[in-house]
Formats: sequence, C-alpha cells, structure tokens
Amino acid sequence: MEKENTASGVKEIARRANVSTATVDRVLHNRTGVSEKTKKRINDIIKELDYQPNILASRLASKKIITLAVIIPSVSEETDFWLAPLSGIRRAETEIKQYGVQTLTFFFDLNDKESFAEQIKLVLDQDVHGILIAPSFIEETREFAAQCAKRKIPFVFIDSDIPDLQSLSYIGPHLYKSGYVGAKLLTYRLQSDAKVLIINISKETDNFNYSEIEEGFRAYFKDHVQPNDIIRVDISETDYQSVARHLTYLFHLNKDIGAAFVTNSRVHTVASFLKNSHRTHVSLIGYDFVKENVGYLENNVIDFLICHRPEDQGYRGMMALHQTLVMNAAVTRLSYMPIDIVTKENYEFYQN
Amino acid sequence: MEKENTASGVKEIARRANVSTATVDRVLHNRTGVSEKTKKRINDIIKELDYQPNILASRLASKKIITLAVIIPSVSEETDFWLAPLSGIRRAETEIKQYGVQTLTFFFDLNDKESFAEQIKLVLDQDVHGILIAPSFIEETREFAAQCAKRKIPFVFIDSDIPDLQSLSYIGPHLYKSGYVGAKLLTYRLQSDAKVLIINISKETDNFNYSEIEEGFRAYFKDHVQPNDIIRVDISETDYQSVARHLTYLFHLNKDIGAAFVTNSRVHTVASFLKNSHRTHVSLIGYDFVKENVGYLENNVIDFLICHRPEDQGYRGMMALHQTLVMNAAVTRLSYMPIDIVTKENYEFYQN
DNA sequence: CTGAAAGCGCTTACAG
DNA sequence: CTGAAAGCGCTTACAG
Repeated sequence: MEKENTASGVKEIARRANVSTATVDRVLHNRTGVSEKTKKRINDIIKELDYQPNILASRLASKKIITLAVIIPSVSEETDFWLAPLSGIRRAETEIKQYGVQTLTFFFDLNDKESFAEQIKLVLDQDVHGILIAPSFIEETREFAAQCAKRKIPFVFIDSDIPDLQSLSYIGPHLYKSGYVGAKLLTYRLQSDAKVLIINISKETDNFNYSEIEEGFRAYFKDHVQPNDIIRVDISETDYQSVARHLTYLFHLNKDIGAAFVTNSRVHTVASFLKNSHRTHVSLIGYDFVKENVGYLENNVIDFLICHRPEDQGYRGMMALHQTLVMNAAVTRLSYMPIDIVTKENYEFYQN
Repeated sequence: MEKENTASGVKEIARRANVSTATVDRVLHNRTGVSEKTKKRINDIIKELDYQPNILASRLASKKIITLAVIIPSVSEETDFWLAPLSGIRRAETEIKQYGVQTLTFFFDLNDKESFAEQIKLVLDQDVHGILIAPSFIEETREFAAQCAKRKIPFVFIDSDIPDLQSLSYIGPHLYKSGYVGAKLLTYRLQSDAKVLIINISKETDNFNYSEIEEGFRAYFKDHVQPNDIIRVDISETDYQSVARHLTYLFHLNKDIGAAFVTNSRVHTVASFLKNSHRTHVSLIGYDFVKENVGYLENNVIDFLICHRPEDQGYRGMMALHQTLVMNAAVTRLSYMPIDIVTKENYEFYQN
C-alpha cells in the first residue's frame, strides 16, 4: 500500500522540473519561448503525474474573455421554431458565463440568403473564438467554413449538417432516418390503395435537407410490401393562398390521396387547407413543435409531429464549443438527436 | 449615458460598508458573529449592487468538499434499466467535480425492501450534503424524508414521485399521462371489438406507480367512444415460467384479446410469451429502452416502448443538487420528463 | 463582534 | 529562454 503523493498542480511540476511555474504554464499552453529540452522535461512530468489542470483556477486567473458567436435564423411571423434552440443557447450561456465566456448572437432571415452572408461577415469581422451556426445556405456556408479554417476558428453546426466542411461537431437530426420514421407514422392510418403526398413548401428550391428527408421517406415504402403511390409537390411560395391553390389542384387531380407528409414546419399551412376543405380524413404528418402546428395536433388535423430536440441542439452546440475552448476536452464529431414523435397525447411535456 | 461602475465584488462591498471582506463573507453566508447593524448595512449594499458572487473563486478558495449521495437500484440480471440514469449521474459527476463536489453511490436490490432501507441507513450515517434517490418503497422513503428534514439535507426524487414528501425536486414521468399515451398507442392496431389486457408484473404487490399508470391508461378509453373491454392481471413472480403460466390461462379464457399493455420494463417477458405461443398479432406496448425490449421491438413483437429519458433524469437530478448546494440557484420543484415514443424505426437514436 | 493576512491553483506582465 | 512577484475574487484560521 503506497501512500498517495498529495503534491500536484503546477507548483509540484515546477518543483520537479526545477523551473518556475511560469515556465510550466508556457508549456501547458504551447506558448513559445521554452527550450526544447525543458519543454520535454516538463511534458514528461505532466504525463507522469497525469496532471489535470484546475479549470476554475485557470479561468479565475486569466483575464482573457472567450467570445462565442451564434448565427441562427430569427424568430419570424412565419415560424417560432428558432425560439427553442435560442432558449437552449441562453441556458448554456448562463452556465458558462461563470467561466468568462461571452456570447454574441446574430440573426438572419431564413428567406434571404443575403442576410445570412451579411451576418457571417459581421461575425468574422470581430475576434471570436468559436461559432455556433445553422448552415442554412450551402454555398455561403462553404465560404464561411473556408474562412474559419484559415483563421482556425472552430465552428459547430446545428439543425442541419454539411458533412465535408470540417465542423467541430454537428448536432441535429439524421434527416434520412427522420423521413423514414415519418413514412412509418403515416402508415398507421393509411389504406393500402391510397396515394401518398409529399409536400415541400420552401422558397429555397433545391434545399439539400428536404431531399434527404424525402429519400428516407421513400425508402420506407421501398422496404415494404406493396408500396403506395407517391406524389410529390414543390411549393415555392409559403403563404396560405399559394399553398391552397396548389393543393386544390392536386387533390382535384388525385381523388384518392390518403396521407400527406410535409417536409418541414410549414405543415400547419397544409393542416389549415385540409381543415378548410373538409379533408381531415387525410393523415397528416410534418415537422416541429411550433405554436401553429400544436393547434392542429390538438384538434386532430395533424396526426404526428416529428421533432429533434431543438432546445437541446442549442444547448449542446454551445457546450461543445465550451468543451473545446474552455475545458479543452474532446467533442463528438456527430451527435444525432433522437427522432421524437409528438402527438396530441404527449406534447404537453415536450418543451421543458 | 452613465459609465458603468466597474468596482464590484466583496472588496467593493467591504469598502462601502467600511468593514473587512471577512465580515462581508460572514454576512454572505449567514454566519453568526455579525452585529445586526453591520449586517443590515452590508445586506443593503449587496442588494444595491445586485452582487453576484463569483462561484469559481468561491469554490477555489473554499476547502470544503461537498458530498452528494446517490441511492438507486442496482443493474440486475433482470433489467439494465438503471444503467441509463447511472450514466447520467456519472456525466453530471465529471462536470461538477471541478467545483469540489464528490459523489458516493449506493445500490439496492429492487426486489428487496430491506436492502433499500440498509442503503439509506448507510448514507445517513455519513455526513452528506445532498441526496439523489429513487424512492422505490413508500414507507421506507417516508422515513427517509423525515430524517432528511430533521437534518436539513435536501433530496431529489427521480423515476417516481411521492408528492407530499418535500423533496427539493422530482424529475421523472407524469405516470398518469404516460399510461394515457400508452393507451393511445395501443389503439393503432386495435379492433374495436377486441379486449385489452393490462399486465402488471412485480414482486411489490401494491406499487403506487403502477396504479397511476393504469388509471391514466383506463382514462384514455373512458375519454373515447365505445371503449374496449379491459382485463387486468397481476403477476407477482417475475420469471418467464410464472408469467407464461398466467398468460396461457388468460388467453385461454379470453379468445379475443387484441392488445396488451405492460406497466413496466418487464414487457419483454410478455413478448417472449407471445412469440413462443404464436400470438404476435396481439399489439404489445410496454416501458423502457432496455436490451431485451429492444430485441422484440426490432422483430415487431413489441409495437412501442414508452420511455422517460432515464439518462437525463440522472443528470438533471444531480444538477438540481448542484444548483442549490453549490450555485445556490433556484430549482424547479417538478420536472416532468417528456413521454417518449420509441419504435423500431427511431430507437437507434434514443440512447445518446 | 471584527480585521489583517495568508492562501486556493492558476496566469500575467515585467525584468533580465 | 526563464523567473520573481503580483493578482484573479473569494474563504479561512487566527488574533484581538
């Protein structure tokens, strides 16, 4: 039974290496100005002692403030989806504020590529240490990632991923699987001879997210016996009138549509149409726990909402940055959120 | 535009109150030995400055170690359910270790009241500052709560609640609503003329949790038109043979059982029976993401599992104690977990 | 009832 | 390339 060596910390390392704590600190943070020889000596001792720095002391002593930038869509008339990630971000913020971490938040308009690029520019013009971003537009995000790489700024994606862009982490849904789950849910109320409608309402015509969802959705039917016919429609105007016009035409052409799957949170527009046109026998599924959608869940027009823990995404995204930047701990490259099934019966517990 | 007053902290308070920081510290922590007069003076200044203590500095300076005790069921042959809360507890542990918080974990046997009481005694024999407990046995928990009240030790309940016991917080499911959701899920594959079976497999005969679930379950049918017949069975031996014997008899008596609802994680035993007796047309629903259950989800014997974020429960339970004890922040008395619906299609993302 | 002084485990100018 | 000293914002004996 050996007695634990109680000594530890920079002081002990300094004592053993026969240097001052300042030099130990230099090595600990890979700063210049230490001879290779002493550096090696100190590193060996660090390893031997399995030294774990006291982060509290470190942050207390350091005057350096760590700045995190957040770039996400603003909460709009159209959808309050981003309220949830934002609240997760705020929750993380209050937790890590103690460590001298400061957060700057930038909002862009989801219907306006330009505003996305603008906010990115604003962020990159300052000196930030890490960035949380919802990569809503692919080309602009690509450019953003290149800039970050050049400046060695770690960034985290939430809500949707662009895999080849070297983000520190992606925290959000596995969209393909999410579409697959959507298809499954649709079948509970679906007659085998009915047609299935995929509705894509978005101003961005070729959004990469929606196509992944759709692939997953179609895969479910391919995986199963006697697939139903699938019709797909793109609606690039998001207002009710436009949606209603498209759907009126579609339902006129196809008398036997039994179910509709909306690839995003605009499912409430479709719900409104189905209700107004007395077609609530059509099974309806879409995305996201937003006010308008919950109303239609409540009165049985929407069967299920699929959600991906938006609050958690915001919180975890921030914490991932905190982990690398402050705690210098490892971070998981890929954190897929659960694909949550929200119904009339369980929704009241969904948002904490 | 006024300039921010930069001075703050105990030093500034001391300066303004014309006392030493030691006295400010005494007031800050409600220690004795300060005259009412200076106390009031200091408190006024604290309010005026809206002083927020720097927890990092506080924990660094303080030699006091805060000890948290955890009392939960052990992971058994029978079920690995408690693996998840434990992993959440461990996650919290590593996070708050930085703050000088130490955790002691005590396991009891879910089939043995005695062991529960024993572990409680072990905990209360030491000097702990806060306790996280799964209140599995009601009388013993009542006694435990009384002891804690006497010693002013805050405690948090996870997994199930006993509302009148003045816990600092309850973090877990709303069981009534959970049963309600279970009933709803059961109806997806249920013929209107089929009977519904509620199965309660437990050595503890009158477990208060199960009856709440059952009430919620029955409420769903009452809320809806033409309720199906409901049969209920208690099985107090948890081994496969006993369960199979009971069920064989029941299914023999009732030819038209269309669905079964198991009130806890032992649903895999029923799944096994249904599979062995070629009755997989019976819709089956039960609780918890445990290994055995997932297998039957995979091969379509279990339709749905209901889960209540066990990992989160452990994590949040610990953090609630950390919030009061270390951060002296407020804690929500009641944190109902979402009632998650887990299927073959989405389960792979459920455990992070 | 109160204060001066040392210290928690780091980091940071500054001097050499 | 390296070290002595001060300091981050608190807490803790100890002395009076």
